[in-house]
Amino acid sequence: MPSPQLLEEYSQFFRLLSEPARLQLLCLLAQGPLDGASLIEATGFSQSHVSRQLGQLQRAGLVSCVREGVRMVYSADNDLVNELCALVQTRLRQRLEEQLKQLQAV
Amino acid sequence: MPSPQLLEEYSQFFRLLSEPARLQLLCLLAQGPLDGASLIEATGFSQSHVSRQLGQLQRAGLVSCVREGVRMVYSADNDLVNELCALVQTRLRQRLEEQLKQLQAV
DNA sequence: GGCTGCTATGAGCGTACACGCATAAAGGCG
DNA sequence: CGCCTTTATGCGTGTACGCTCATAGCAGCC
Repeated sequence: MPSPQLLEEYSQFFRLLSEPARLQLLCLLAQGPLDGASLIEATGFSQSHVSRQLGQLQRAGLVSCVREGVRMVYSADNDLVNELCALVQTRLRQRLEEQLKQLQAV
Repeated sequence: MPSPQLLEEYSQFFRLLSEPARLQLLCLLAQGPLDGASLIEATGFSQSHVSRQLGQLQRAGLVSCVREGVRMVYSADNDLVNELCALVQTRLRQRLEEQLKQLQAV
């Protein structure tokens, strides 16, 4: 049982992933570095929105960035998110299989 | 890169864990089944709040419950949450170590 | 210096949701 | 059947935050 402070940190971390926009940005960056314009085009979000979400991800250490002239190139510096998504995917599959079994049992 | 629908499902899942109250309930139940009164006492939340959070966790398939007379006994039926927390813990430790290194470098 | 393109941020709005209060539903016991 | 205990839910409220618009900061180019 984690301490209350740790619980708070965990939940804050999960909160970052709880927004489709942020998760999408992370998944995009997990495939390789991209600059702001590419992220805006890929997601269809406004510039300010993308910038804000990237800011939050950076403060959490999930995304890093370097200047390239006037552009900024963002990158997700590890594959933690992929592992997390894989775990969740496994779980979702299990759950669907259970539902399927129940349906067939009737 | 997951599809938009999958991203939505992932984020909904993470959203469940993004609330300290729910995460706490999950961690408590990960150690063994408990009834409502125990959860209320352990967390200090109101009865209605605990019931609501448990409802959400049940609908997501993270918590199951059985009647025991007038009581309900809830249980988290797997250790997915433990794995997730372990991953995040590892990540947080890495991050703190990096910050420590940067501090020592100055 | 001014001008252009890219990014970050203050202000505001709308919505989603956590949380409590009160109450209804459901089961056990006389 | 009434009465009590435990759980679930409708309602209201406060707050946090996603999202946009406008604007300020910043780097390169003339």
